[in-house]
Amino acid sequence: MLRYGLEEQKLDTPKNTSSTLDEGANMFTYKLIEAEGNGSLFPYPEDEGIGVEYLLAEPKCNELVGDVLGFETLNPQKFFSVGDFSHGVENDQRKIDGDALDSNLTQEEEHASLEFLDGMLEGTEGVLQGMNKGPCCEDFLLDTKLADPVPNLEHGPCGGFSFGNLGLESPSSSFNGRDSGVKYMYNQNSSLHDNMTIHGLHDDFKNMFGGGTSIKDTQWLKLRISFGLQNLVELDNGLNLLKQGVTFNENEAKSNFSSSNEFCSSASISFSSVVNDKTVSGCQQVKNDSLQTLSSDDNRVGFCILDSGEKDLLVTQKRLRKPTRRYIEEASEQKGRYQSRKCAISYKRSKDKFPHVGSHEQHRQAGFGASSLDCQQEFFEGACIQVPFGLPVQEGCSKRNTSILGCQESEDCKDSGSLVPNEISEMEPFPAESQDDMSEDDCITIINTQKGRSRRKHHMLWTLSEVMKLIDGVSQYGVGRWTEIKRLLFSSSTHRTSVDLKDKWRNLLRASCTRLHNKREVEQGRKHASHQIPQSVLGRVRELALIYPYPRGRKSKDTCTPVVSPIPSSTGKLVPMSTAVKGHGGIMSKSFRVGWMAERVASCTSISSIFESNCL
DNA sequence: CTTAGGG
DNA sequence: CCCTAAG
Repeated sequence: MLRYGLEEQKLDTPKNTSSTLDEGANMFTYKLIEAEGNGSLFPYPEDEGIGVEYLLAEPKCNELVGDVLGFETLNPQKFFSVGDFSHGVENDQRKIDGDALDSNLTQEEEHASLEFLDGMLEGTEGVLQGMNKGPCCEDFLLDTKLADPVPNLEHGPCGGFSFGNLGLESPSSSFNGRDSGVKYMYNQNSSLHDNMTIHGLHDDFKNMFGGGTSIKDTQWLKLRISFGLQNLVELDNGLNLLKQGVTFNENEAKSNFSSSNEFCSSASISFSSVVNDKTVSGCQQVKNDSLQTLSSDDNRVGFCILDSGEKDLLVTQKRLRKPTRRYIEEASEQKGRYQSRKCAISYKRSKDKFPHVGSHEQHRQAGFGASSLDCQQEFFEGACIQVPFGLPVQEGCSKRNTSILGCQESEDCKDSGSLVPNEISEMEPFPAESQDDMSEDDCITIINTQKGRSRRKHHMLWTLSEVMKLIDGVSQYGVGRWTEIKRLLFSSSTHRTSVDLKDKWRNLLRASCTRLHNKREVEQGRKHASHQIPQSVLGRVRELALIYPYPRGRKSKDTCTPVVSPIPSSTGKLVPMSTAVKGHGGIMSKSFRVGWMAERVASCTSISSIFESNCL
């Protein structure tokens, strides 16, 4: 038998151990200030471990600190808590937490342990109902100070209650006939234990808890069996106590009961663990009544066992078990895996988190940031798939999504966030936007880049309505305001990006120019390119091209790229078209544009003449 | 990010 | 339509 005393060191400065325990789990430092007995299971027998600091989970939150079972008040005036660590503590770390105590357990055993504890807790819910959360450790300290110091107890296998005195084959029956004169002691170092085989322990376990266990850890089995026996002793004594009509006034209760929230649950757990046993299930009602009786005063519940009238403060505790480190790591690992997969799925959503390589870095390249590259490679493995071009359109895509998938897929899946490749390939082409009919010629091909990755080459023909919208946009906002045009006129056309508008306008300009330049040649050779665009529309493009010359900085090699405008300015000088436009700040007010246009028109015979001179 | 421009 | 440079 080993008893120890832990002195709380820093109650107000809990240590953050979120890395190993639950998030927000507060750990408190305790110093071992006293130890008795030859606890071979305890890393520091006798006084060797005195002064060693331990980390314990905050005891006031009903959290199980490792496998700390059975607290005894060794010196209630001095110790915060005492107890018996009976499972292997990591000697090196000298840290007590849910993981260290179970460090010897395999994963399977740990899960079984958790299930075991959960099962014991299940039966307590009903008992706990109606109980207010009691005071916590402060009250415990306060209360325990009123209690008399615990007299020295006999220790060792033969002292007090030990397994040798019990019929393990039928523990409950052994207890039933007992009186309350049993000292509350349990001993994991019992010679009986040491000599018992795994099978014997399993049998005892089954007898104790009504179910078998696959756990082969003898220490664990001993611990649980001991705990179960302890509960039986407590129950037995408690029931005898109640049957004897023992009543408590408040002061007595305070002096004898260590009332704390934990103790509420611990007592209940102790009950339930026995209640769950079929052999004593008949006592449930009695126990519930007893609990109610005990909790009648300010909801404080304790469990007291009087030993031959002697006022021994006997406190049992069983706290909720914290997940072990391995358990947490497994969970986090799975979570990580999930998130990793999620990265491959919705990496586009986190594009803003990618570090900007540089101001000149392309947004598409940024989409291939290092953090997402692996995922994307996985994403696009084996990319020779035919993917329908159209995808459902979402309105209100304020920001252009920039990924290698291109605007269309990116924007279309912006809300789903979980768009996986399969879903992409399985998606049906969406009908063209309501006001446009342009889906019949849609096609998409997969091409491979030099880098080995594949990208999709979209080819969506521009419809006349789109062209008209573009022309309207250019006439309204000017050339170069592609983003604005896109936002205001093509907000519903998610597949048309501002770059697309720019490209289309350039193509329109080129088409209109070349047609004017060599009408027959154009009609023969490029009839397919612009046969859908009426001449009237091209004429309007030409008009706008005069107002908003584009592209700027035309090169002479182009057929319609005169560098200098032939139109004389008001000063009589030849002003480069680009300069003239840029000098107006890119976009001109409508009134100014009208005036500017009128000026130009006035100096020329016709708009077409201006244009033709431009395209010469 | 937006635009211009080459391919 | 893609890609890059430039601002």
